[in-house]
Amino acid sequence: MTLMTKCALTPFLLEGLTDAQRKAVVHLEGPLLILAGPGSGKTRVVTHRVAWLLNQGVPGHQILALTFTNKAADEMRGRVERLVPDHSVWLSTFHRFCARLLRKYAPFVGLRENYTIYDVADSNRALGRALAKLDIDTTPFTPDAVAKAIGWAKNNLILPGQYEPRPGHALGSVVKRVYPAYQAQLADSNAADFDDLLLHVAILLRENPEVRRSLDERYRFILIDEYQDTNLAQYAIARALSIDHPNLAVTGDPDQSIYGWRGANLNNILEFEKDFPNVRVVRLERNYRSTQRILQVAAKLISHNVQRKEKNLYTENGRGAPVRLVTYPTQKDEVEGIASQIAGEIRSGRRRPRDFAVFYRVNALSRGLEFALRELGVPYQMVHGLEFFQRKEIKDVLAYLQLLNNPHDEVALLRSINTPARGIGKTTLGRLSDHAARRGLTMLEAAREAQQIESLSKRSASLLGKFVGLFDRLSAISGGPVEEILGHVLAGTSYREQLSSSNNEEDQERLANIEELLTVAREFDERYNGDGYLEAFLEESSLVNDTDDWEVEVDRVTLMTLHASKGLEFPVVYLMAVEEGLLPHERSLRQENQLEEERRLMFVGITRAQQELQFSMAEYRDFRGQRKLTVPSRFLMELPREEMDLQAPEAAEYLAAEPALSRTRPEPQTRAAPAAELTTAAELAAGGTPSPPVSPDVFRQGMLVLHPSCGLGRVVALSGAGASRKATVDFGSHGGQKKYVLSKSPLRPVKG
DNA sequence: ATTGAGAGTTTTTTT
DNA sequence: AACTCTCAAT
Repeated sequence: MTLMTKCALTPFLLEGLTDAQRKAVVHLEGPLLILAGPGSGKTRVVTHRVAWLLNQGVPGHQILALTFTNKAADEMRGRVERLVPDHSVWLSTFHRFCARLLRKYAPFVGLRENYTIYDVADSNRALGRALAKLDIDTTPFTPDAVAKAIGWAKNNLILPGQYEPRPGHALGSVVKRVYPAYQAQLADSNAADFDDLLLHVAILLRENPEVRRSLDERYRFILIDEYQDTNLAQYAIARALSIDHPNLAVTGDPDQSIYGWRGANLNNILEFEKDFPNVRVVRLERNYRSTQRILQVAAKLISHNVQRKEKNLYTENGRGAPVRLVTYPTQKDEVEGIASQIAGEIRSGRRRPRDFAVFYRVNALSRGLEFALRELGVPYQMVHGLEFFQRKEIKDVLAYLQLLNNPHDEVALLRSINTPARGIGKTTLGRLSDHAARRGLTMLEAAREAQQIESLSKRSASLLGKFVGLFDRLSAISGGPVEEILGHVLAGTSYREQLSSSNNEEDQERLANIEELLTVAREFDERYNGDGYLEAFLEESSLVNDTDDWEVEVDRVTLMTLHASKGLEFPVVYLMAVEEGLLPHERSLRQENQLEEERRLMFVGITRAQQELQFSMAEYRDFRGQRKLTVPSRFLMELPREEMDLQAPEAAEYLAAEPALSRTRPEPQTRAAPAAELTTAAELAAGGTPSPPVSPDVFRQGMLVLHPSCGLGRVVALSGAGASRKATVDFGSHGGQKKYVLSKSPLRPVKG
């Protein structure tokens, strides 16, 4: 029995695994569903499983492991590498896998192998072009809304011809016309947007049985991480590759589904057992990551979701420190508070920078934090901050590369043809475009015969001729290393020259970014071996958009969005700006299921923490240039008080307790109510410091209030007036609803 | 054709 | 606040 002997040879792969984990690792053939709670060693199971398969003699090229983010893919690749140094397992994101597959099968879906992958900005331009050509007026809808609707359709495998709007849905009828035009624009440009990568592959597999069969045969063992985040297109792909060889292993946790907005369909995981009969289900519920208190807080929060499968998370870890909730007066105090706490811990030698992570709901919140950390000299790394490949100067230069690689690419042509400015303006381009359309040429081909286009002035024609000349010169060397091509582009366009001759600080920064791009290209050239540097480089740069790729090894504080935090863990986690409108985000308040997704998002954030966790909020936050009074997140009311420590830094207490004195400090400008009437969440922290009585009339329906013993609640009903005014307050899961005579109660409004 | 001022708009999250 | 778009002046 070869299997037995191999087991004996490879005990290290199973060492230290629990029964459940081991079952998942050694499961060989047939569908496998791993329901893995946070911190349950899922990645360990998946990587060990890959290693196990390899050790069982499965050839590496028959194994396909798919993730959602590059970060997860990198992490997994590294860990598999450590277990089995030289393997040939295909491990990447879904999108990258599809991009790769499409190179080979491009003609099947109406593309050529050198097709361009459009990022969001490119796609928007393409959509703009399509709208312009159709002469469609999308008002009152933003192009953004149209783009989103098209994306939704693609994620749900609805082809341009099949799109049917819901009756009476005005946006839908616009989309019905625009979607085919947009898709035609992409096809003419030999380009695919992100959603196309999935859509094309799904359709390819659906409509070409031989292709499907051969790929099914090729990828016999498939692993999909974060299965709860798959959308219909991804589902179809996974399914199609697992018919003859249904060795599909998926891992996921419905409670960590946070990509509903991208078309993720929770049913894919909830109904996996129905889709694949004879599925083996393994539950990983023991948490190895967090303290009991952190886990309690997470469990309590997520228990408020209705749409979920009950799960029994537990840990043998110690109880740990209480989870902190800190309220700061302003967002500046918040980021400074967090930064100085971190700096203090580092200075005292108790922690290292890499032990910390700060999470926030929206990228915009990172700014202040970065500033505060820099002030204190705390090293940090930001994940997906200002994305390098989205910068104007980078996109400008890359547009040339895109055009060289794919001369049909209209977006690239329009971007590069007059960047830097060379006198080819709107009018000229309009005429060029007309001519191209009439003759069925690409715009580049049209530019090539500019001399013969009557509508063009001599000057315009000659300028276009110059551009074509530049293109041809660059084209002659476009087979070489990317750094070299880039060098020629920069020289030929004098892009670099222009920047370096400028004294503008911004231009200097751009110049530095260009230099950085050259470095990226050089590194790519060194790493890459094979033909078609350019194509591969472009693929990579459009699918991997963070150059400052996040590394665990680097000793820095990590800053990132809650979404980006999935799959990671840190000894100390800060979750900032836990306020209504931000978490839950205001755009998700409409629908209950979106609200639940926000709750899951917070759940994900909480469960990243190993030892310490701090929530924070600011009483005032600047939003679109305006300072606004905040409202604590409703989620805070759903947390178990007994596991928490509510506190405020000195400044907040001071501000709350001594409103008269607070005038000496910079007073927030838009105070909505006299300070004396406000109980700040600082007092909530102070644990019931008596505050001055307030008039019963300040209470309003829906207002957040604080009770010294019951905690935070919300006014659900009011009656009477003056001294006899009564309020019903809902304290959520802790205390339920209680009634008070306001003039005799210790209730205080938390916010105006 | 280009530039710059002023108006108007925006921000959820990722590939 | 920061960014994009529009329109008028150059």
